[in-house]
Amino acid sequence: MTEPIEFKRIGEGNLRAQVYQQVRLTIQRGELAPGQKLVDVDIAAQLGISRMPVRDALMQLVHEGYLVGTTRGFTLPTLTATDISNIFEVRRLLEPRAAAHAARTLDAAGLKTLEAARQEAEAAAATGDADLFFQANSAFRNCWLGAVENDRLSQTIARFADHVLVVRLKTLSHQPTQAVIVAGMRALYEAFVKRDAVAAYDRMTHFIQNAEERFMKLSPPSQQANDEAVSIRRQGKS
Amino acid sequence: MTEPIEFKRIGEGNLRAQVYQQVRLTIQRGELAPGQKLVDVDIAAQLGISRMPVRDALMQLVHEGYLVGTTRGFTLPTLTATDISNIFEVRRLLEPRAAAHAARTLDAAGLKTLEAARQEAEAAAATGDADLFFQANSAFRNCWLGAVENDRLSQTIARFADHVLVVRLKTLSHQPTQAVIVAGMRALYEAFVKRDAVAAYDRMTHFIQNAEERFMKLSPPSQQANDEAVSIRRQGKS
DNA sequence: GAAATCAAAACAGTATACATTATAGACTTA
DNA sequence: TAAGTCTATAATGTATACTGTTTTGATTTC
Repeated sequence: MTEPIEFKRIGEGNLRAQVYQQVRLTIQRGELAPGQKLVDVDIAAQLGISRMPVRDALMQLVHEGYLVGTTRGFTLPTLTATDISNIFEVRRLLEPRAAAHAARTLDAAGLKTLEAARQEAEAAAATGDADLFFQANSAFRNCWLGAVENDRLSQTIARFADHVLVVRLKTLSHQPTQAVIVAGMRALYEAFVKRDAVAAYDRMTHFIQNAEERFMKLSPPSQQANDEAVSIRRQGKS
Repeated sequence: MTEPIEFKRIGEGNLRAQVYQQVRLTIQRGELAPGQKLVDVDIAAQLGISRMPVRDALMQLVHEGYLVGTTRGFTLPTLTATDISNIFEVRRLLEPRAAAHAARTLDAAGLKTLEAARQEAEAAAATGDADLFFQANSAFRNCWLGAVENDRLSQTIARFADHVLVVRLKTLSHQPTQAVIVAGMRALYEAFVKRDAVAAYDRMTHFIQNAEERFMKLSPPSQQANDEAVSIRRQGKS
């Protein structure tokens, strides 16, 4: 039931940072099955390094909410409906403001990147390429988020968005949802081009509300029963 | 220039958690001098344990922004004026909403605790007891924050508030500032008692704006020049 | 006396070995 | 057959040792 993920050392810096990057990317790309467990010693063996850097990286991901540590390996957290709505609440509070910032600070190069990502998403939605759509979506968000000059704001947003994104991966391949997202990206992009901070604020608000509604509509209401049992152990208040 | 901090093992759970708690409390209480460095091996020796749990705890604190890791031990981060204003921006976005939540969910016991903390702060301000004032302040905040049902929201707030609190420690002993804070606590408390979410929202907004203004007014504008040099190395985007 | 180079110490990073714990699965018993 | 207990094992937690790098300080030379 586990196994076939291949890790390789990427990026720069010390081993911990390399492993961290690699594992986080794997999670973000949805390549980690829900029940799958990550074991430090296995990954270490695969990379030809010792446990400690791997363990450090995994524990960092736990602290950031990307993983939960159990006594039996690290796995993806199983978010309850409440968790999801909590995360969306924080996003509703932060992202409109951040978008307004981006509307002021995005430069020509950034706008070009955004437009490219937007078109790519549109094309992916037309051809039904879920992976490409997902990638374009991430590129779009990373671009405008990178223009936000308040690092703590943008990093907090990125983290929370990642947390729900992992769960939303399947809903993103839903065709009507893709259409809604593409429309939202277009509206946002227009606000950015016009450097209209107010419009960016409003449209981001709308965008997130849409995302949450779509998610709640598509997500199986069955989950909630056994949610508590499965989930969080070592994730405690720390 | 370093040394005299005494650590002892507290709390429960594994060694890492115990060390984490202890060090974080030390930081939160302002018992760590700005230039002081924390070295894993020293703390480990003092506690009679090995480096690794201590190292884990310190790195967790780095990830959470409480410390920065340099090549020469862990120290407090030196926040620039921009950092401070970035943190306050996030707090302005989150805390009013959280206060509104608390106005709905605080129970009688919570209100009692709040009132006690408020009176304690008032007494401390009157007698000029800075430590007691600081404690009462923390108790007040922890209480209403604990009533917020969105854990991710309250934890994010707590973390950012802690970050600036470390820097604000000195401004909190400023008499006029204490008066402003006491007034703000009273206003907030009244909104909580009336279970008036809107009033809580507005008053928290006002409270934070006041706090930021007070800080900017009292903080030395000299710092900004050499800020970049001193600060963040290993704190990178990770 | 000042500047530059070199050496030693201090500390983080990494590796390996040992201890502890919780879970899964088997085995026993009712 | 089902329920409970016990044991073996898998995985984390902790300890110790070693490596590499950076900083500081001392010594030498100009």
